[in-house]
Amino acid sequence: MTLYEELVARGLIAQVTNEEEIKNMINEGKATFYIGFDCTADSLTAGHFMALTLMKRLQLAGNKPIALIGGGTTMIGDPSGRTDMRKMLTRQDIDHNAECFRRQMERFIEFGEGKATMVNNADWLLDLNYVELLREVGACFSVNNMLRAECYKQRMERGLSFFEFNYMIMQSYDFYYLFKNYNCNMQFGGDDQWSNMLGGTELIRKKLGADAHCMTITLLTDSNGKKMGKTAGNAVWLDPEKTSPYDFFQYWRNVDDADVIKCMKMLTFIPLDQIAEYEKCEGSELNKVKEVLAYHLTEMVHGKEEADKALAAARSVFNGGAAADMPTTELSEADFTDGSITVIDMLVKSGLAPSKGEARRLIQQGGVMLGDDKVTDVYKAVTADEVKAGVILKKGKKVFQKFTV
RNA sequence: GGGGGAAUUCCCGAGCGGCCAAAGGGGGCAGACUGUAAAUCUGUUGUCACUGACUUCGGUGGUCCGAAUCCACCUUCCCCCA
Repeated sequence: MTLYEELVARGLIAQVTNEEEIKNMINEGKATFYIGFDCTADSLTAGHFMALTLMKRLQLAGNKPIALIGGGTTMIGDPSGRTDMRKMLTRQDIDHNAECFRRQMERFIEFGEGKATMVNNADWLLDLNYVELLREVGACFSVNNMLRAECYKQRMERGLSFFEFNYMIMQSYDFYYLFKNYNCNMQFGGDDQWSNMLGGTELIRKKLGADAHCMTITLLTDSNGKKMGKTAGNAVWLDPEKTSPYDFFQYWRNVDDADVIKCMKMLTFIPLDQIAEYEKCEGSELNKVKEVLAYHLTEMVHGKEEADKALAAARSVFNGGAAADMPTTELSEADFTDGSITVIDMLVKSGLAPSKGEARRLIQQGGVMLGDDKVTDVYKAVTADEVKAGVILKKGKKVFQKFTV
């Protein structure tokens, strides 16, 4: 199976500019391609992860990846598909985020001589001169066409500032710049980037009379059509400080039945014929497949050791037992009043509940377990000795916390 | 530049000067049922010292016994005309 066939079989390809040429190019390892990452936060997310795995797949086939960190484009912020303007970040924040991105990417992709290249578009975008840019690049864009772009559709209803409108130009300029200076002949990105990417190929054609290509990756959505990689509006981060390996594992462990195989195809490197075997599973058997998915992804992102820990913790915890690697909260002597601490305080202290009111409610609704016993008394307290002997607090069925002094 | 409209809790969105911690929906959380899934049903969803008190309705002042609601100014956004 060729690389291109595999990408198709995994459901990764959404749109391409010229299928035949792209197919040959990447199958033969002739592509130098880039993917841009705007550093809007201080950690990559599960969404970026898919793009990184794609880079890896292409790299393994001999293609040359360029990871572009959007230190310059983040100064503007991509309005594609959004209903409101992004928060404007300061130069300092962006630089910090870019640095975080760089460190995380280095874990997945090999950079260096003859391998992958990393660039930051701040290096060329921030020095552009307005009038020169308008003359050199602006003349190549038709506002009429830009306004028709799908990615601005929502914004045409609620308002799009000129500031953000320029994002497409910046991204197009990136491609043009990389084409000229790095022989970059192809761009990859999420499917929501399609119009921005086409802007680049147009620019290259107009300025240089050359053909460049684009290919978009299917957005990872769940069976309801919502973007995956988010819980309650919060991203699933790759930074273990922001999303612990255990929580990361649990996120994938809990995906919808309908989405397991899709996630496995798109995100993991598990061979397709093996995935085909998993696909035969039905009903509750799928539950085991989720464990495989969660383990694989955790291993890729956090390493084998963390993946083993997360798996062990999850297994023991859901079988009613305690686990050494369970999320733990450390209490200090100061947390105890007269030698004991209330369950409410423990819930808040551990972050299981955001406020005492919510902690109280949880107990009242029967959602809190102390060891194997349901907590029924709102004023229930635990002594320091009991905590030292090892106490496990459960919120609902899936959230556990161990306590030590 | 001229004219009109809007800003409400996580989001959308209702809100007569007191009966407003603020309808309804979405989302979240918990309970039941399950397979750590989905669907469904139920409860809940500002904070705390929780039969009570306190802080919230873009910002700042003001009117009033009393303001999310009225007035002034400011900020931001939308729409129409140029």
